[in-house]
Amino acid sequence: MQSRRGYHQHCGLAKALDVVGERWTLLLVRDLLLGPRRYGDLVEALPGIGTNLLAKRLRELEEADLVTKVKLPAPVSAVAYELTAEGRALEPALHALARWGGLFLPAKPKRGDRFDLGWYLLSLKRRYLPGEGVRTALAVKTAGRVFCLVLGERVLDVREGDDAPAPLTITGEMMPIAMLCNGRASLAALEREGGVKLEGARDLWSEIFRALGNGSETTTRPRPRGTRRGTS
Amino acid sequence: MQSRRGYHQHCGLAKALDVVGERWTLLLVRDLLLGPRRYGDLVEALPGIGTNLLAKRLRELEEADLVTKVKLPAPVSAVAYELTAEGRALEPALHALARWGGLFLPAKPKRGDRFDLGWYLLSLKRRYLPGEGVRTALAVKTAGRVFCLVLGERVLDVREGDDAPAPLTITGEMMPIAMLCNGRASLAALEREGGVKLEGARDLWSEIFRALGNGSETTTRPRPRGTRRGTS
DNA sequence: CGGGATCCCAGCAGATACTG
DNA sequence: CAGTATCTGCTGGGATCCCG
Repeated sequence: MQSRRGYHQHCGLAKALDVVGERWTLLLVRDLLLGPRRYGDLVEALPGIGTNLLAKRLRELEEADLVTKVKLPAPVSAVAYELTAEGRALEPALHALARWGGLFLPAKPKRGDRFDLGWYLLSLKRRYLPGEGVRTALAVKTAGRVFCLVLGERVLDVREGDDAPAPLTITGEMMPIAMLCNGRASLAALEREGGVKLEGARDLWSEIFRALGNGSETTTRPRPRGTRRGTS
Repeated sequence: MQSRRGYHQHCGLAKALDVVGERWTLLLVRDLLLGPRRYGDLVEALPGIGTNLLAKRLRELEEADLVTKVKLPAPVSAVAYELTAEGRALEPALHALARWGGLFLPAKPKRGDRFDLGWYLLSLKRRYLPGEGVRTALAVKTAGRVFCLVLGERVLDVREGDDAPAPLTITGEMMPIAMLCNGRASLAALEREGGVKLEGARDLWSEIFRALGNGSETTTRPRPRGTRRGTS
């Protein structure tokens, strides 16, 4: 029988792949990092997965205690899937893989490749340069969706659908916003022609732009995997 | 055509999984991190892979320029597979995944799980605590194999079959050596009854033992971010 | 003998249709 | 909306065979 085909190796990597190594699983975790998601959201966010396979993966993730079902609160009385602490603990590994995969990523999406702003905003988390006392927030609105970036003392928090108040709001289409955040397009040009709007405390933008660590990933950092201790 | 089923997403993680997301691939990379390997070595190191699939994966890795064929030098005139720089660049991601998977790893191999000392020694790389001017080396001999750990200024280098001179040599079976390195067994006890032998500059051991970072991985970095909202 | 290729079959993945 | 049922084709596992 040999149920649930696994590697049967006493090795952390093999065990990780036993749990999250199958097709679609890590992409599912990636999308759940933005916050709780409903089944339909996930179907739409993962084109090609097929509804049966999504259900199977969610079941497996639930059994592995990486995901739990939660009831969404007031307006939408539906269930959603949310990462547990163990699931969120995968985030460093996802960032490491994404950083490596980014080496193969063209500047613009190839025709046929889907692009989602949420994926891009997640990638900013690993480029974040805190700076002293930044601690502000940015709301990003695009295609009927809302993202919230909280620039914390140490980490950048990115959520979707989380309507936290933000002093600065950016509105526009997905690609122009991404190009703006990573410095491949200038704010002035996009405001003029690209359909990007800033509302609120615009003077915050230059500091936020810096903190999002533009282009700092071309050079591999000397300490890629933070062994930081001694939290002052 | 839609050849070579991929995710078709403009996302670093998805691209990474397009390249190395299929079954056995990352385990193959892991084993190649110890140095060039011949086909037969890999077949033996990855029980269950099946010769055809190994050949296919190696071909794919070659096409992706993560692996190259090299000719082994003098004594054995055979070909081997070696990671390219791009392939080695996967190492941080493997360590991050392995660290996460290590949370699911029991203290001792479950019956039926294979254990390889090379996998364990690789895991030491992410626990390494350089200390000032350690810069020595340790040879590990077990079951007819030789590993060499070079304790560098910043990183620990681990290779198999690389006969660099080392002032200290440890000989014994795989599990006792692993237990010794991670502090779950004492040197005195293992020398007395466990079949572990130290030869050379034994006084180096205490410093090496410290640098291998015993038990320093229980504390993952504290990232609270538990702000649950909306349950009003 | 190392380094694969070939064949076969079980199980997984993909797409669509259907149901509470 | 949130899945389940079903069908089909493809991938992966295992054994055997081949070729230098």
